[in-house]
Amino acid sequence: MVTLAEVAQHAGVSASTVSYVLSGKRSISATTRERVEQSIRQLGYHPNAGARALASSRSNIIALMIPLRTDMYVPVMMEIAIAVATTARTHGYDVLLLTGEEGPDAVRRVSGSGLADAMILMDVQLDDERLPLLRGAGQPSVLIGLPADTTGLTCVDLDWSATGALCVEHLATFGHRDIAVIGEAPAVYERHTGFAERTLEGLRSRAKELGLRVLHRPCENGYDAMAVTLARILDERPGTTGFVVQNESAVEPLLALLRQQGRAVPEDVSVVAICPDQVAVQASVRLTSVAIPAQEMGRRAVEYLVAKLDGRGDDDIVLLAPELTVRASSGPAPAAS
Amino acid sequence: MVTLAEVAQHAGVSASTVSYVLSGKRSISATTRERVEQSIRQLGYHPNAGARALASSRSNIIALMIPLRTDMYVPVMMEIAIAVATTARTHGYDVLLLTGEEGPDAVRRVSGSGLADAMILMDVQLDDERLPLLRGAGQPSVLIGLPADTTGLTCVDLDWSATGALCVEHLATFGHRDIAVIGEAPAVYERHTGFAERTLEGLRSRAKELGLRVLHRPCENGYDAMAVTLARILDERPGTTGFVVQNESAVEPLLALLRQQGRAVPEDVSVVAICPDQVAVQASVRLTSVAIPAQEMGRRAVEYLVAKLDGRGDDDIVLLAPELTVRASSGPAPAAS
DNA sequence: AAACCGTGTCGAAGCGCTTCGACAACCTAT
DNA sequence: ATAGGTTGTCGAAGCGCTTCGACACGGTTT
Repeated sequence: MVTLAEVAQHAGVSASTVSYVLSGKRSISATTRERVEQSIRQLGYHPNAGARALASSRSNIIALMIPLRTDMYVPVMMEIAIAVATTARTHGYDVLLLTGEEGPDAVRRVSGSGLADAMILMDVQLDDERLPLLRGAGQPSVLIGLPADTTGLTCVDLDWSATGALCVEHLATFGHRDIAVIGEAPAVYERHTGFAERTLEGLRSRAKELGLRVLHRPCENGYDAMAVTLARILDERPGTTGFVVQNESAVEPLLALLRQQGRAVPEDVSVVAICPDQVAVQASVRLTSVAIPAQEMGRRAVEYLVAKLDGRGDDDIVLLAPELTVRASSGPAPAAS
Repeated sequence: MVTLAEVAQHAGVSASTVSYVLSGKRSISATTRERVEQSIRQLGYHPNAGARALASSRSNIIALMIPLRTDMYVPVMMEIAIAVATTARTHGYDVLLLTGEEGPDAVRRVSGSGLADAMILMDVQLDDERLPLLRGAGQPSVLIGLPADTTGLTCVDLDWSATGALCVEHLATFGHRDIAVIGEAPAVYERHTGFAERTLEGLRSRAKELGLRVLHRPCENGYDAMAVTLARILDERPGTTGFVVQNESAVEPLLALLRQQGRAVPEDVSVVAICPDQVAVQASVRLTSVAIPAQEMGRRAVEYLVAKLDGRGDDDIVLLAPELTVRASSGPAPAAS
């Protein structure tokens, strides 16, 4: 393993000079810099991460805590994770992957050991037990998600409440009066995941203003669960003509079932999905949808974190405005029969 | 930040004693150990990762390189990543997330800087450019996937060749003679991803032995691409009654299209999927499938790596035997018309 | 009673880097 | 010519830990 000292010797300068060439924290003459850089290349030198972390108390690592559960939005989580990793690299950081499993202990462990300089938390619950550890001056952190109390926190999230409202507005514009919301699995609501509850709340309050009726049903993944859920909905509200789907893996089953029952999309019923664009365009009917900007969220989270670590940037709540794209799954409500 | 020295002082022992309590590398009397452990708890001590890495030249970090592309098997990748992270923790390791983007440079960087003690590589191509760096005594590593030349490497993978063979055998048993294989996106084949090519090769050679005809078509994700692909297949081989699908996101579109064309599954055509069990049971027809044991692969990879790091364990190729589960999507071929 | 051994503890060195203060060399302003 | 300021480089301290050799102590063995 090549060390700083060896590079210094090879270049005929002192170790500190090499260090300054690397960090740029003091001015170095062009000729010296040149010489040092050449030695670095020739010897294939890579600074030792541990030594660097010890001396500078900076690990250049960002911890990313992803949910262990895979009962929702797997591709979204994946996309966020990849965006985080990619963006972090452009700022000179690496990413440590933590699962939600360890919970608050992971936060303690990582911040206590200086393993990471900062953390990004996903799958934040409204009243998340990890939050007290992050508030105030502890570990610099950014949440992807929005807890109930955001004091002292930085959050990046889609504006789910506005997303819900947007979906229902779109359906209202087309004259739909009876709306069914097909949600995530019950477990997602039970653990008070912010995005699910907020979407519903935004949707309901806008629906009320617009005088629409809303029926919400959580739905497990899979075709069979969707079949049962749909049957119940149509039983309870036979006049339902608008569907809002917030559950990626329910989309295709829903479309198949509607087709099977002779309900044409979008002639008889309209469907608005809340999902990544990729899913919307690959479905059997190109879906009118509100996009989940996973990459954007991951990227922003890292950028806020890097700003904090550089001493710029403040606590802040960033809610991305939802965008609805009209595709082939929504249209005017059929004339009342 | 609490340091070792502070713990030592608090417990009235020397720093080295505390270190030995922590590592268990020398015997410590029960009373001393007790006292030290209590001080650790009281002070909330966490060893500093950088210092530890520097002194011991061990970071206790495993790097996991995941593909940047998301054109295939996203849930599988995710599941593997989570299994790796979880298993690593049970052995006292953390996981560093690298994207394939940096390619061989990432390998050099990580091993050169001592950031990680070992690496796990996913999405290995048959002739992967990262391999030369891993061969021999360099960085301890495990591949999830099987390159063309495995000398000096440790690999964990599903036996894809046997998987292909198994699919075709199952269809043969039911009397199907004309088999269509719906594969991953063309890009996956173009970059010579081992699993795709091996599956095909295993399937073809077994088909030949059994006297079956095979038509293979790569397929982009999404409904429209599947529609085009299916039309071409049925045009070229109208007598096709057996389908093998190795592309998660093509499964549901295929079923929908078959239904739409009045071809009943499994009465008229049989479908065998290669996908995680979860996908198979959630599809609109419960799918006969060969499972992709994602968790198992992630877990095994970590365990092999840990064994290597502990000085146990050798280079080895582990091919997991495929298991086919018969569900509702396959049955006897219809009598020839 | 001497020589010996195992057990438990300590002190000190050192891992490879960053960073601070010192200072030589040169340049500009007096 | 001299004081004052820059600029570029160096030496040394120290980050918090691991680990090696040393050694004190009590228990065996001769």
